[in-house]
Amino acid sequence: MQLKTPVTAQECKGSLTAIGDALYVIGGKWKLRVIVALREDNKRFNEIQRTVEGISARVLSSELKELEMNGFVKRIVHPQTPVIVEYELTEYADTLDEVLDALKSWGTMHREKLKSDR
Amino acid sequence: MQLKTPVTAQECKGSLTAIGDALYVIGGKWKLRVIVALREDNKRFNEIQRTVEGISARVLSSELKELEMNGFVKRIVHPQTPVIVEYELTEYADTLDEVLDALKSWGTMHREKLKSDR
DNA sequence: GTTAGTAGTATACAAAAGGTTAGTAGTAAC
DNA sequence: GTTACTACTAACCTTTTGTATACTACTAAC
Repeated sequence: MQLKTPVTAQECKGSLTAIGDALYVIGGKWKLRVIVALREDNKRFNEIQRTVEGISARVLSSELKELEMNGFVKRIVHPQTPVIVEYELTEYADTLDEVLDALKSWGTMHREKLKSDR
Repeated sequence: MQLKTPVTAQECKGSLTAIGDALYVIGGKWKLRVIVALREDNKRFNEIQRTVEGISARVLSSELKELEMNGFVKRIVHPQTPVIVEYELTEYADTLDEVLDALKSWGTMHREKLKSDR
């Protein structure tokens, strides 16, 4: 009854490790959303907060720090008065395109499915 | 300096909604890992717990309930003595293949990158 | 001079997620 | 009769995540 290609225990363990590694850096409620917001354009702190609905300044601040630490985001300070800070995606963040696109089309499909189920 | 295709605010908002929808049902630390374990084979409770390292019975139990509620998993009870319960992925869970594959290859790549960075 | 915007941080607290331990009830091996 | 396995669940605790409010220090508009 199942047409799936069989998956060996080895492959399964490898997948689990890989997916664990991925979730370790991009897991959580906000990280991918912040990256999506930055894909639109380089963004300033308050702009990001307005784009990513529901995120508080405190959480956004800590998410940006982690994203910077993991090499997804560059923090650029323009030392004017008042200080302006821009956040820009790095090239490494572009390697997430496939993940983001897959997630986006699945999410779109899923929403359609829920709608038609009602 | 940026070669990315420009993304409009509209598209960005759509992506945020879609990704939000996706994370709502498959977000969190364990859901995708449990699905990966089940991709290997239909699994019994303790088998899953052994495969997905680090998950506790309490958490696995609640994750399976949510996965069942959202249509990713079927719970099959064999009313023998002792009772045997099997968990099987539904066809709908197969729609996650792209997401899982993207996440898996990104995770693999990322691990390689971290290794070579040291 | 009051309000709003710039980019956050500090503090305190609440809620959600996850972990630990122990226990059920039955079977079966040693 | 002690241990281990089956599939969980309840109670409790800790950790993580998130929220709310206030505050900095400076600029610019009304």
